[in-house]
Amino acid sequence: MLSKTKRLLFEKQAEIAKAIAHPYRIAIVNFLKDGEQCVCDIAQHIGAERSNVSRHLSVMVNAGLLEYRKEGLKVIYRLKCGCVVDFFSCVSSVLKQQVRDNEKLLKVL
Amino acid sequence: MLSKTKRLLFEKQAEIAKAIAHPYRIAIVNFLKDGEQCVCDIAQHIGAERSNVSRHLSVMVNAGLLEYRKEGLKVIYRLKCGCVVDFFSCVSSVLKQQVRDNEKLLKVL
DNA sequence: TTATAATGTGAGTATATACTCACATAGTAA
DNA sequence: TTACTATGTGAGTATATACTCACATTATAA
Repeated sequence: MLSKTKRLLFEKQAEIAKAIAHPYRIAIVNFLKDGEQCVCDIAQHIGAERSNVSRHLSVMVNAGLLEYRKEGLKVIYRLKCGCVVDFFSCVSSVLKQQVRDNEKLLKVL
Repeated sequence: MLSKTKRLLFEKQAEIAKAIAHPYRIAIVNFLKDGEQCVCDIAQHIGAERSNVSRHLSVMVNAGLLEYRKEGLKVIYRLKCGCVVDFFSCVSSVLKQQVRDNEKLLKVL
């Protein structure tokens, strides 16, 4: 059986994973990899409502993935941790495997 | 603006991230890192209903994270990709940063 | 001051996810 | 055959998440 500490750790980890687990949020992370951006430009880039983007951003800030600074009217967000790359390397491996599996299937047909 | 291809990619990536983003599922992945296990033992280990565990497992199979084989009555699940480690190295970095931030806060008080 | 722009948030709704219980299925063993 | 075990799944409910609209706030510029 799992210890209380382990349970707590897994809950924390799940929170962080959830904070990445949305197409828009992944798009945002990818956009911010190239440098900080304001809400306005992020919304324009991913093609979503500004109020919606604002909420997605706050989810990621709460999870510790992003941080921001204010500059006049604008609020500028940036990645807090370059480590997100590791996350994508994991996800990409899974995707590549899926492609390989599909190829196998095709050959059998 | 994002291309259609990018959008599709981010959706796929989000699906995989979602498949990890649950405390039980993270617990399962950690358990399976040490070797394959049947549903029964997984449920016992994480301390959850078997029917619930069964659903979590199928979520991960559909996402391409796990695979299984049948052995008599038992269905035995295993990680399909060791790459999940990369995912945890990302999540751990974020968690460590959170701890560091909290320490800074404490010092100011 | 007034007008404008960028952002965040309350409230309502829609949708998705998690969970439980009861039952169906399939393999095993007597 | 009958009884038992491991697993998966339908159906109902509870909860969480995402989205939109309207509005509040704050900074800037006229």
